[in-house]
Amino acid sequence: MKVELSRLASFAKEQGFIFPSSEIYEGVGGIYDYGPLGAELKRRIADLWWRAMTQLHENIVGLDSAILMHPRVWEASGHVEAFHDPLVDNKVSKKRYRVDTLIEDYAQQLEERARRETEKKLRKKESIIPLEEALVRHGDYQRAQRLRSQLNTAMAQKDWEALSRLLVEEKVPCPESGSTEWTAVRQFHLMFTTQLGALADEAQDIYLRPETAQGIFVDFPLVLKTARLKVPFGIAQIGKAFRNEIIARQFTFRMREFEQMEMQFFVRPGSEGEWYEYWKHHRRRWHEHLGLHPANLRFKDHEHLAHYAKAATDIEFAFSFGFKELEGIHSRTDYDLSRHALYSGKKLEYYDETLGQSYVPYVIETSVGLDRVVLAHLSQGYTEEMAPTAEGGQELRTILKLHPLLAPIQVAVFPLVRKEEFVQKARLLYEELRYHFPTAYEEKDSIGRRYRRYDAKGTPFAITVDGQTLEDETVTVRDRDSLAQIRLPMHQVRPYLQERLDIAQWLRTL
RNA sequence: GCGGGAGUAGCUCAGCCGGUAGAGCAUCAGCCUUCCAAGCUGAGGGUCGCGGGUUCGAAUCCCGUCUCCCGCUCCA
Repeated sequence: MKVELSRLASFAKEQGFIFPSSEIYEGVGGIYDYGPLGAELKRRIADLWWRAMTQLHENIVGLDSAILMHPRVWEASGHVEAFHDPLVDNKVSKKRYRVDTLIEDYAQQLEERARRETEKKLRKKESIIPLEEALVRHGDYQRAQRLRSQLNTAMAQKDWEALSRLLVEEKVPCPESGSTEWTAVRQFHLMFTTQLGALADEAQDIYLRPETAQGIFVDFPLVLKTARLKVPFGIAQIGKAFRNEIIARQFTFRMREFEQMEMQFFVRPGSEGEWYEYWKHHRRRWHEHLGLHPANLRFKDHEHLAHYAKAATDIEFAFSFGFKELEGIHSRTDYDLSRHALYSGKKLEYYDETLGQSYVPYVIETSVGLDRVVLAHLSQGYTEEMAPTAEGGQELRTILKLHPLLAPIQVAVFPLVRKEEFVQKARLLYEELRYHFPTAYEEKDSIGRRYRRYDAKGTPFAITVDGQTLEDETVTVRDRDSLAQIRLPMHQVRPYLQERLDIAQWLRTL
């Protein structure tokens, strides 16, 4: 039973995990804010990723590069070229095409047809007129030429209206449906632009990065030099990225402003295969050990590889709307570093002492969407189940079953009832525990209500001070998922919790 | 982008044969309460998504628009 996205969104809003951005102004599509609990959850996930990468691998270092970078970076990376294309949708087939390739392909078809027909005709007539000469008189050939010249003119002038007219006037059909009903041609900019420089007339267009990876590639020589690294080594970075998605959908799954956790691992050419396998499995293990169920995860190898990639796989999670990408692991060859070497004119090579030669390292990339990991944990953790009531009946209980290390509030301390002696003891315990764990104290409402309230926040441990505490200094520790309680001496509570909320121990399992 | 559904209190929703808004939960104050969303008293909180139209009067009828959700489509 998968929780519906709409239910999850309202739960996340109600509990303070995720809010729609600028809600009092009607919101902004595809942008969300993290509330008090969401901010905690998100930073815990980020922290465990950071530790798993940098702390656990002596050859991986961190980086925090700026969102704004030199515009040439995005020319080198291919983003400028790849994402400024005019697009059009066919109304019948619902397919979306790049207008230039659509028209070019159609022109090509027309020309081929004209050529075939003309050849046939000439052969039949046993004519001695040269093919090229006869061809120019063929209507389809003329149309093809006309299409091309108008396409080139419109593209050069970025005149999308002219392209729209061209599609209609020349009745360019959809390759899929044959339909000639098109939406207006529109240019989509994947990248957000802003201006560098305070004075408008001196300002230069600059992009908000669409991925954090390029900061790593661009800083490659500086990191290499200052961190005294030897191949193989990695650079890890967590940061915001921005994509002007045409349609932002599925809650926080596809956002226009989002956070990536990327690690680029630089290896000797020829060894990329084994490192690709290593990172594939290491990264999947990380997700599993944070509590994502193996059955909810799968690898999905890319069938069509990007031009720079040698191999690529996604780690997918079973969201309510299907298995979707959480993380990509890509074998990117030396494409990025070579491109930046070309565009910058700088050498981006590594001198390998053991080989006695220089080379451009190959790169294995692990790139995970932090927001998607948050969403995965909320999706999987959100649970509604029947629980016993005080009267002996059954009632629906809402629990957020997060891994204890991810819980925004890890411990809650309650006096069983709001009685001065209980309150004093409970406050004492709270004051001690807060130095070690994110801890909450609550005395309002009945104990049952308080338990349920913290179940919904994902708090794994609830400590209660009761009558017996006054006699023998013991308290109860309640487990969120099983509802089971154990009784511990007060002074043992901290070590008990520390054992269960120990990051070092968790890291050892990776 | 297309099709369907929905926007009323923080959340879930009722009210919609037109007469200027209600419930439960949540929040706050207090009482009561010895282990799983108990009870009582009181309080705060709403431009009924937005704009326009019809009307003496619109949450309710009409038009437009925005946003969200679901499906399809798209996604370096």
